[in-house]
Amino acid sequence: MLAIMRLPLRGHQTNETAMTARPYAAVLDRLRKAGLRPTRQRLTLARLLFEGVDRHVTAEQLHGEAEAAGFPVSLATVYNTLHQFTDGGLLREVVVEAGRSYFDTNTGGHHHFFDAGTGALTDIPGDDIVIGDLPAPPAGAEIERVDLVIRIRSRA
Amino acid sequence: MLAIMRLPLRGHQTNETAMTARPYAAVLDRLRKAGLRPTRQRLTLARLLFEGVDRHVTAEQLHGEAEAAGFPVSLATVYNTLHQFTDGGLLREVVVEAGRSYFDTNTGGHHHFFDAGTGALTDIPGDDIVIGDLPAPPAGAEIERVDLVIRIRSRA
DNA sequence: GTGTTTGCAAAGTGTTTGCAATTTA
DNA sequence: TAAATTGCAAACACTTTGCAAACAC
Repeated sequence: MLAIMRLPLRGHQTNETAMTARPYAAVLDRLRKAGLRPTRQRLTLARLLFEGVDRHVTAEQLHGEAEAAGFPVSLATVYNTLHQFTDGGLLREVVVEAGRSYFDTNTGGHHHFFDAGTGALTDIPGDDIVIGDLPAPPAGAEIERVDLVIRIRSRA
Repeated sequence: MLAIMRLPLRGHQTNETAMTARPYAAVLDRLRKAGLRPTRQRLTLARLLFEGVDRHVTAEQLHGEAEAAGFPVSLATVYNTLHQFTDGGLLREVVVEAGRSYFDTNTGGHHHFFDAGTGALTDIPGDDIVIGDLPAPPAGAEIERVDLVIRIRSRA
């Protein structure tokens, strides 16, 4: 329903390319380091997510991709896996729309453009925006991270 | 379920105070200016929202308050009204959690602390954080607004 | 009167959960 | 074989919608 913009970083490695039989030791290693058993389902999803360029996905979308790639995974497992990857630091959840979760393969500090009209989510490199001193958090709390979203609107 | 933090701004005018029979011409005027007929339901919700200090509410919460105040409004109408108020510039929707919408009576430029553990949402005045030059938006788009959320975690 | 608004109940969306069957180490 | 993982279907929380009755101007 919503189009999630692929990030035009370096090159255009497609997921077809990513899902060929070439070695995927890197992805396997990432799972192990996150303490997750490399099951068929998790490997499928990890390859779809991490073997191409950085991207943003919804659960629904990733579910469709796994199916299209010929390795169907149940939607419940996609949700579970996305959360396990997020807990393991492999993904970052981006909240821009109530009622839909986006997961970002770029876990480094960076920001986003979000167009509510089209649903497109685009990365902004961390050092493209300078944020001054942050105010002290309420007593007893510590800052976990700072999310900055620039909401944009496409001109008709 | 989630506690939405009241903002400790100036004084502590309770909603009980707000719902007494004192004149509410200001609220009535706000509705008219937003092009909304001042129906009983809209007046009830507007008084709950705007006659106290600035605050954040969910639909569910506001629905409960109207009921407690003795002016029940159906939940569907609360949702519709919150969106009409938002469209009319009387409220601002804050997205911090997928699956729940928060509405902020403070429509000026400002930021938020959000504690996902407690659900507490707290305002940060706009000029407490300096944001440097923004990057140019993608071609054909214009910047609508910038949302900055500092995610915090209460120390156990 | 005429168009707007309301409330209800039903439908919708995206997400999570319980649990038996399967898979991994 | 013991523990972790999966898939299904049902349950969930929140939100939106269709439509007849009630209301504002």
